[in-house]
Amino acid sequence: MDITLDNIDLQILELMQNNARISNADLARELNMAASAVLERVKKLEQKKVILRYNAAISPQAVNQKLLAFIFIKSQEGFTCSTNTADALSALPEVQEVHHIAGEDCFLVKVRTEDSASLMALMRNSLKQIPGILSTKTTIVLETVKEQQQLVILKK
Amino acid sequence: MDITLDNIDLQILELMQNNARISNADLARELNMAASAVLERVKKLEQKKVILRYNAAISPQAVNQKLLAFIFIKSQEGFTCSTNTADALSALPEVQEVHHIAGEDCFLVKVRTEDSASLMALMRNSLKQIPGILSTKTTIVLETVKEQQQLVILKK
DNA sequence: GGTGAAAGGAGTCATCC
DNA sequence: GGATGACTCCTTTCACC
Repeated sequence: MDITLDNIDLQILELMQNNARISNADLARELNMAASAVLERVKKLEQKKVILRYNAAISPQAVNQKLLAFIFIKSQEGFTCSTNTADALSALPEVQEVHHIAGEDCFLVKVRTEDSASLMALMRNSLKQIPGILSTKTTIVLETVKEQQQLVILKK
Repeated sequence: MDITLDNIDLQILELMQNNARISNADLARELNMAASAVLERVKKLEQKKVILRYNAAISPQAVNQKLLAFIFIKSQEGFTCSTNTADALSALPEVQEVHHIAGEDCFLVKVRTEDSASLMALMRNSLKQIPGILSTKTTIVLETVKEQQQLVILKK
């Protein structure tokens, strides 16, 4: 399935990435199109996995997830990092991101927990049981100034 | 305004963080409540900034944002990092995250660009013009295995 | 791909509990 | 806080272009 996007698609993406709960009727009005045509485009964007999901961004503090950390993880396989290690890390709900990175460290993992005690518990219990992990280097976030996942959408 | 959340609120958050486009009527059915009561709770969660926004997660590849990098930035102010530097970094649309971190580096920044050439352009043009930046250390992401912002919501 | 009509469903609000 | 009912508007499908 090809994923060629025209400017109307890009406009839809721009509107929805900033307000996923916009009504289809409002989308149609913004684009000066019939609601049915817009609905079909949105469905196709979902099918083509251009739109991956719709999320409500929740304040981590409000649900008591006060600690954010980035952990650099060296894994046994060296440069050709283990898929198994990555999958085991990804399976943890506290782990929001797992990136395979260039350089001497193998993975960069973003983790959110209640507090430093629960981060320690996670590292002692869950992390230490994943085979192939050689070492970890943890960076604690003191304050988050910006956090969003909106992409720069370049029109054609 | 207090932000005490009961289990119904937490259920709403859990449902909406995985599907921000769920209809209010469907939410009400899941919770066995009247639609009007659920609507009022959702509005309060928005007012109280427990729900920060609703996002459509877009595939970065689909909109040609193929490069992801994390940049560690040391700023002049040392441990009491400059708010100005953080704000200048946050103002860049390619910058998705700005975290003030513990340790010798001052900020950790998550950046998405089209390719390595546009990352270099960003660093040469935008970054180098921000006063107070002493040095940068860039980590390029080769592959992203997991990327989500869903939080672990602990029921009471 | 897009339009427009039509039916069923959802959003919203005043009112009552 | 939550439920009900009523009105309006939206969603979704389908025939047609």
